[in-house]
Amino acid sequence: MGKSVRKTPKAPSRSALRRQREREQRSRTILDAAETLFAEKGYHKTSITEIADMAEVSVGTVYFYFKNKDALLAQLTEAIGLEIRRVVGREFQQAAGGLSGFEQAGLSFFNNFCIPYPGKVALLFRETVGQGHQVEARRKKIFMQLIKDVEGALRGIARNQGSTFAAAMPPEVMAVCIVGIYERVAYHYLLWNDEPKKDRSKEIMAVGKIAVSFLMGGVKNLMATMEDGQDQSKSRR
Amino acid sequence: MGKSVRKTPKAPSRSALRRQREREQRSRTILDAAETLFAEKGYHKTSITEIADMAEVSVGTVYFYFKNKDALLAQLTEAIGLEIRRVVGREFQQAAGGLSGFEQAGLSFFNNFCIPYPGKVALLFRETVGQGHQVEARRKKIFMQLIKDVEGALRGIARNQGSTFAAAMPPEVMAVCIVGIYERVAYHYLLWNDEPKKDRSKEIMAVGKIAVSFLMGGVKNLMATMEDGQDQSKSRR
Amino acid sequence: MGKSVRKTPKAPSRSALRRQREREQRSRTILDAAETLFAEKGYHKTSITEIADMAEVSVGTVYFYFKNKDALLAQLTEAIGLEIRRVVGREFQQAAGGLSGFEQAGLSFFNNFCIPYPGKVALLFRETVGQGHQVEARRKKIFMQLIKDVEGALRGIARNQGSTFAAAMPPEVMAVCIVGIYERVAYHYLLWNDEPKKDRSKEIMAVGKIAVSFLMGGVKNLMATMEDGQDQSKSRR
Amino acid sequence: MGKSVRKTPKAPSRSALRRQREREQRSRTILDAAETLFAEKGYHKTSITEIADMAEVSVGTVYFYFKNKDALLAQLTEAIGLEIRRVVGREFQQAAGGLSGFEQAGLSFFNNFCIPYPGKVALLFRETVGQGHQVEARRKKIFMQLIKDVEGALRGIARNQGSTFAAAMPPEVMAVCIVGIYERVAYHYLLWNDEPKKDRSKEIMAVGKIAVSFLMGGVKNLMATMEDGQDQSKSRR
DNA sequence: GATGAATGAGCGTTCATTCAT
DNA sequence: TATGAATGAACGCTCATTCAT
Repeated sequence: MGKSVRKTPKAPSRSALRRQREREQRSRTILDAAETLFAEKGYHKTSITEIADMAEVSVGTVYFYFKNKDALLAQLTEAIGLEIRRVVGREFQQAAGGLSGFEQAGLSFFNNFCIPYPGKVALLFRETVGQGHQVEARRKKIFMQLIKDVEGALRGIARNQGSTFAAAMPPEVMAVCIVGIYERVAYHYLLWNDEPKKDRSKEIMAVGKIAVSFLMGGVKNLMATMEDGQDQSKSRR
Repeated sequence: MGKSVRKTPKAPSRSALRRQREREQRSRTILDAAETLFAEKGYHKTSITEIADMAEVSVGTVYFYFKNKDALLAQLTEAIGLEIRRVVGREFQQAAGGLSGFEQAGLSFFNNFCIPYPGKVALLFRETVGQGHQVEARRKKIFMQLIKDVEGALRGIARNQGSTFAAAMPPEVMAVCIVGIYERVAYHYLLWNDEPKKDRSKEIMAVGKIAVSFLMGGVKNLMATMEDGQDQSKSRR
Repeated sequence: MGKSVRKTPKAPSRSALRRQREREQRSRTILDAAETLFAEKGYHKTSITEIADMAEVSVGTVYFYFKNKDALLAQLTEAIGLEIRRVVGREFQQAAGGLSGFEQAGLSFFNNFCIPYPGKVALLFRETVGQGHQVEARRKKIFMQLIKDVEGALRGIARNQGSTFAAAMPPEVMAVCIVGIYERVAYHYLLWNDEPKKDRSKEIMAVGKIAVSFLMGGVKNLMATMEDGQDQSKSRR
Repeated sequence: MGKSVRKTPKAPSRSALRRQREREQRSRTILDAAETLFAEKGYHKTSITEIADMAEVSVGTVYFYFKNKDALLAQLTEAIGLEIRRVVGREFQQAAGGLSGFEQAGLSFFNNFCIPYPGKVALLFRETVGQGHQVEARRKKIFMQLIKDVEGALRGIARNQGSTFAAAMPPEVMAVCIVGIYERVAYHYLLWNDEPKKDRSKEIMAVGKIAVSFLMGGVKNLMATMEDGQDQSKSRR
């Protein structure tokens, strides 16, 4: 912690900068190796030695950068949480009352998260499940955020349509439902196929579209229900 | 109850029957212990010794009844699959075209499966995830069946309403979405709460109702979309 | 913990008895191997594998009988504590006011503990030192008991001589001194010699006698001091 | 204080001197950190990294000044040996036949070594024990010197009193006894208390006085024994 | 001189599984 | 059938030490 006497409060030297860069490089390499192996073989069946081998470093180096195996998974999970929010979470937040914005965000989940990062999907939805309390807590946090984002978007839509949610129809539950749809559809079509290597982007996009249509139906329906009875037909048109 | 010590008390057939009964008893006891421990501590953190202790048998006995630890989880999972189908699967199958039957089946999932068997929920949705290919295969099979059941129900509804699904709106995807909703809602409200011991039946029932409402909206909406514009109001009534 | 249904509350069967015996045998073998290796190579430099090898069992077996490496040392230390008390502690306790009994107990330490069990001396006075709080606590307990024993004997002697200790001359400190003498003399002449294998019994016995004479001098002197003032000057001259 | 950055500020000899000073400074800082940590956490549980951190240098720097971890402990032990001899050893040597000088030296051990340097006590009497042959050899050397010092003092006293030691009462053994007393009394009252932070100087001084009285008794008694036969009976009464 | 990232041998420990009784 | 002691491969992790910069 305590560094030795600082001689110059100047900018870090070039070599220090390079070091810094190399440090982050290494960290990334290890993280990437871990992500790949966790997604492929599963968290438990992947040993630190394997990760070190794939990252072309020694076991000790892995432990120099990460406190322990759990921390590796933690950082990976955290990063996925960030990524998923970057891609869809904020989009939900900023849907700002528009149904089409909400729809876009949903499609974005499939097109801009699942398709480019199938490994992250496997990690978040499969490998971080059933791994003990610590990991679960992190997973919960990410899901909670996501749900909050979706919920916020739903509230925006309702506000936009000049209605509030009935107490009996809390948007939180709807948000949970929606997140559930995204999760399982991604899982089902991305992770449960017999040729894991085959490119599935086309299929995912198509399926994603359908899933979004489906849930939009649910959303619109509840919206309608909330407004009043006669408006239903209108909102359906 | 008594141990298998008394030799040939009377008719061989009876003793054979008793043996048979005791066998199943033992098997059940072990299975129950495993289910409890897996749900509480997680699959990996539960050792065979712990299971044997809780079931009040020796380690060897566990291995006499079950090939290995995986087989235990397998049988448990299989049983849950059976149970879930018994409770909701067949109900979906037999919804026989009625929207209300479909709705009932959904509610049944929460009321007759999640509430009485929270341990089974934890097992199927948490502990069997991320545990390697074998377990995953079994999980997939169960989900596939469930999805098929839901899908069948959806087709029945469509048939009943005198329409088929458009190619672009395959009921399979809808079924996947619906299963996803059930899964995540159960997980969220049953497994992610800070007081795991507290009775959550009331809350689950309420939340379940909302979730079902939500997905029914999606279903009806897609139905409507498929048929034509004017029928919508009808199907809504 | 929970055993299965007890069929007969009778005496354990012969095979069960044999098992029991074998169990204790194994435990002893492992303990002996550990004691030997700890005394020879030191606690830290001895690996579980080495202990297992010397005891001709597998690593797992060591862990079947002992929770961990620390527990091994713990049990060993505890046993030494028992042994040392058996040999000298109780003798001190039962010295019952006699100076010669006290003297005998001291000689017994060298003749009946150090000489037959040099390994135990190495363990208690060398290998259990500087090994962390847990081990230290156990060491402290044993020393405290020993000191209490010696202290009790001193009080007995004082009582016997019709005098009490002055507040400024607490027998506890004297007891600590005496234990210190025993410890270092044993250490010095048993553990600090260049030919560790050579039989040192003769030397130890002789040296022990001198050490005991020395400390008896201290004891008598303080006793005298306590009795009356005029004797002091005499004994000081 | 300043880092070695300024190049040739003036005369080369001065800079060389400064360098030399800084070198020793660094070495001291590291040594101090090591002593503190070894005494607090124990030798084994202290890592080089921790020492480097506390000394506010890098790991490499520690290895620049010290060949390895063992060398650190070695130098520390050596320094303690020097210190202890400086404080009490030479005092023993120079007691020059006086009983009171001998007594003074004993008190000095508690007052001028134990009280000001409890960390050194922990190191010499606890942390350097049970750490393998090398460390033990150094420990032995220090103890041997100390014992020689005490022995010399004893011989001086005897000489002074106009008598020699009987062959059966070698002063070496007495010296070993005396060192044992000092060691264990310091250990007991300094290291074995439940509030390690509390200032114990008062208690140590008092206890030290008693311990010294005790051993002086032993010494005088043996002296008496050596002088003539008739005195024996007196002192025994 | 000083740095700190990199190493890798070695450790303690776990636990599913086997098998003689 | 039932037992439970025995196994040993495999794991996560530590840390003294090195060396390119």
